[in-house]
Amino acid sequence: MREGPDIARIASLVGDPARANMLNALMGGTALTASELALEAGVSLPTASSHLSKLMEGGLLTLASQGRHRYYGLAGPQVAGMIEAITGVAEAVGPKRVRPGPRDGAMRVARVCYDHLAGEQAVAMLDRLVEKEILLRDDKEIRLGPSAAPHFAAIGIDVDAKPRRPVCRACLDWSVRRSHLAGTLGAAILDKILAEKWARREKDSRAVIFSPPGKQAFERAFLG
Amino acid sequence: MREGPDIARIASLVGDPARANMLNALMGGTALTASELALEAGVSLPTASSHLSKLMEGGLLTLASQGRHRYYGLAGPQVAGMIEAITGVAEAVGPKRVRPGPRDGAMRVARVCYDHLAGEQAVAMLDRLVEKEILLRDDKEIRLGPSAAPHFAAIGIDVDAKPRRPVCRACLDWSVRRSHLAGTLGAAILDKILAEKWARREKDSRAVIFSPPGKQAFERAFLG
DNA sequence: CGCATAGTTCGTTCCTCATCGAAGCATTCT
DNA sequence: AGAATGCTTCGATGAGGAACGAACTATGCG
Repeated sequence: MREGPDIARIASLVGDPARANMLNALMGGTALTASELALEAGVSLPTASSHLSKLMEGGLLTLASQGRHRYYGLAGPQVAGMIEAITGVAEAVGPKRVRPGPRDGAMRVARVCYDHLAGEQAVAMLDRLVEKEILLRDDKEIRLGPSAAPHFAAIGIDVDAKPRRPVCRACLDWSVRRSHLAGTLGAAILDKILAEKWARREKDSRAVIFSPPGKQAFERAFLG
Repeated sequence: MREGPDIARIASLVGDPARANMLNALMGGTALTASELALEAGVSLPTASSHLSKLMEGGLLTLASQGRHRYYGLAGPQVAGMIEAITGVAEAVGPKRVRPGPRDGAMRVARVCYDHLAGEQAVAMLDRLVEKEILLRDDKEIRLGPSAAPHFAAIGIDVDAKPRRPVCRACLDWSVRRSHLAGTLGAAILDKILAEKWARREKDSRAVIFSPPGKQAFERAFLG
């Protein structure tokens, strides 16, 4: 009967299918409007609105009003991490899908996780960066190595820019069960990938599809 | 509407207060009987039984029948990790408790996480073991260093024993947000701590309280 | 065998909460 | 101003599911 934090409250927020779909959609990292989320969840606008206010009250979402649009986004990396953890369990215990489906395959290879890249490619990238000692990880925390600034500057990423959020963070990958790179650097790299059009985002999905030349360019830049 | 794994299903299982209490109790690592869990959750036996079968069906629990007792336990480290992740969010967004309460303080310092030690002490221990290169971590994975076997053998822990489960694993700590040591080695160390009576388990809680001499002995053995 | 303990199953009651239509605000466009 | 869009609030409906008591099954003890 002793309870620390009210875990049931949070879990029940995620426990409704409509809300789970919304959160899942927001794992894409881009904030979405109420009507987009209603569509995503397959419910009417009033219903969605009700769900959204509950999620807000629960502290799982942030709201940015712009004119007559209201953009909802995940409250932070910790919430995203929780969703990934639940996804991992659901994946593990869930009924093995008969056929993995092409989109699932693509999701495994590369997908957006909140604001950075996840999946096999992202895990491989972090491995390689650590191996080349551009990044250092003693503990869970990842730090910049001495050669990090010039290395990323050459690709057009400024690692000295923003002090607000940690530059590097490890984020556990549900498909591979190993870490990939989050933090502002992780976000900047995803921006770079999309800006250079090395890859495109699958419509209405978190999957990230690399074009053949884009994949080569990515590997040259980060795995080379 | 596209869903990968059914995250709502899993989350809603945790989303009921009675079930959440049960899972929380099982985070202590020891398997419990149905009646103990009923007491823990504050519900009647039939109600508890119903919840337990739902958790079983959802794949979150394992069952070991021994005579007329049925011992329920968490299905695995991944489930435990998910609970910790949800706890972390609940902790972060939850109404800031007016006073942290002594037990919460103790929980921060040292507690049981499934089958190993968590909390500030556990995080410090892992840091120190890595620093002394008794353990090595390149990636998320932790490996034994060359001096690991003799070092642990001197304390009475055989690291070569059991091949079933990974010897070392990193587990994210909700109170400190950094990793502590899980896996068979983590479990063996907790066993050692309790066997040597360096610390005792707080009744009906996950908190682990070190005695002053016990704390010294622990630090000599693992932080020295 | 008979009795006690441990758990599950059944049936009923009750209440929460998800859902939507209609109406109400707010903002932008013309 | 008036019309159109984006979203929230209100009210009514309905279904799912959490709860318990009573009856049933299974194991252990004498």
